[in-house]
This record gives sequence, C-alpha cells and structure tokens, in this order.
Amino acid sequence: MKTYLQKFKCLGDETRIRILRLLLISKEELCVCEIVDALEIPVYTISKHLKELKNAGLISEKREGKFIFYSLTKTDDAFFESILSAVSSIPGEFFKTNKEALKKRLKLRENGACVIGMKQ
Amino acid sequence: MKTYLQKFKCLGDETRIRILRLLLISKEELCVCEIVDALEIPVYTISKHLKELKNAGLISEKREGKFIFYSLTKTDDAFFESILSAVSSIPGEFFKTNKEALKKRLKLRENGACVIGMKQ
DNA sequence: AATACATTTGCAAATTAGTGCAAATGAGTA
DNA sequence: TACTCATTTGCACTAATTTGCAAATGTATT
Repeated sequence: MKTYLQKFKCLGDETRIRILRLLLISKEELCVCEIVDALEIPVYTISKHLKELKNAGLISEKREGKFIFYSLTKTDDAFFESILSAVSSIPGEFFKTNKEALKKRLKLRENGACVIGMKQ
Repeated sequence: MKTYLQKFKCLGDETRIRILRLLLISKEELCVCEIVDALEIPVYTISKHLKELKNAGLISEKREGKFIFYSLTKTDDAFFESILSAVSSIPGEFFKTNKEALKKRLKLRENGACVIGMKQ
C-alpha cells in the first residue's frame, strides 16, 4: 500500500508534476541541467524532487559521464499507466513555457546527448 | 493547476484512498457512519478527510434527514477518470477487511437507506 | 594531482498536514 | 422547548514536507 501512496504523494507537488510532464512531452531521457533550464527552478530543488520521484519508482536514472539522465520508469503496471495518463490529461497551457524552454534547450544537444551544462 | 494538485494531494493519504475505494466498490452513496464502521477510524477523522475530498471536488455530499451521504462526483473529465482508474488498480487485498465490513453494514439498511447510526 | 563542472546532500528554518478531544451545529422527535 | 443523535469544527500538539544555502561527491580534463 505504501508504494501506491508514495506515488500519489509524489504527484501532489507542482515541481514534480512539471518534471513528469516534461519527461512525458519529450518522450526521452532528460539531463538534470536540461530540466533545470526548462523549469527555471534551482538545481538543488530539482535534484531533491528527482530523488523523490526515483524513490517512488516513477523515474529511473542513468549516468553518462558528467551528466545524469532521468526517464520515466518503463513498466506495464496498470496503476502507473493510469497516473501517467492523469498527468497527461492536465491541460497543456500550464506547461507551455516549460515546453518551449525545453525545446530550445534540446536543440543544443549534440548527437542526441546533452553537452552544455547549466546556464550559470 | 491548483485543482489538479489538490486532487493528487488528496490521494496521498491512506484514509482518503480507503474512502474513495469504498465509494468505488459500493458504486453508490455512503453515509458517514457507514464509512466510519467500514474503516474503523474515528468519526472526526473521517469527517475531516471527507471535507478535504469534497474541497478537492472528488466527492459530493447530500443530506437526507439526520444522515449525510457522500458519493463520487459525477463527471466525464479525463483527469478524474484516470485517477479513479488508478485507485481501482490498487490490489483488492489491501481493502479486503474494509470491503467485508462495508458489506455487513450495508445489509442493515432499510429501503436502500441508512437507518442505524454509529456503533457507539 | 589540480581544476572544473554536474549533481547531490546535510542541516536549519518555515510551512503544511494529520490526529485527538471537547465543544458546537443541525436535523428529527417527544 | 428540550432531548437525542449524526456530523462537523476549533484548538493544541506532533509529525512530515519544502526550501535555501554551503559543503560534499563524482566524473572528466589538463
């Protein structure tokens, strides 16, 4: 039961919803610095929320050199699918700015990988 | 955005999940005292959680004489459907006891309405 | 090894949420 | 009006969450 509650709790925070939505939009893994730039929220805040999302099993991480990439956990669990579907149902207008910032940021990738770091 | 977050936050509490699940199982409105008996949680706690669920727009209330009945809000909103579907996806084993207690309690209704009150 | 940079962590302060009890409300009934 | 009973509320208390900053970690580069 705890695992279900933990997932729901994760979804009760705006930053975490924005992170999930970003991962849903991009359909691929995102580097921490890309998420930071897209959401314009301090790194350490993002980092802590990413940790929670990971603990809840919603996202997975993968290190590639200096960068750490996060992606939605792959699973065919009905519960997980439903909550992702709920996140997708939130109107796009709320994420417009984030989506555009992400798009811009992703253009700076080389060979599909993040190469620049944080906008200082 | 706030309304979506509020709904998710509501789902992050075990008592509220149990209440929702009860309403999903019974497919009909339930009186506060029936919920209390089914969950074996103090009335005032249930009452406060019901208030939160109502504020979040997840459930609706209806008074009938001495009794107040709660039911899932009727809507065809995609977001709402998804979260209900998530709640339904939680394995039934977690709710077995509650479900049985509710069944017993509902047998005490007369003409489909709650007539007894609280087990003191 | 020394430096640079991406990311995480530990800790304190601020905020928010949950629980328990006693008292209040509101409807029905005598 | 007084009384009973279902339900809610106010308040005090405790527990959990969030945030900000500075320091730490880990990897790559020179």
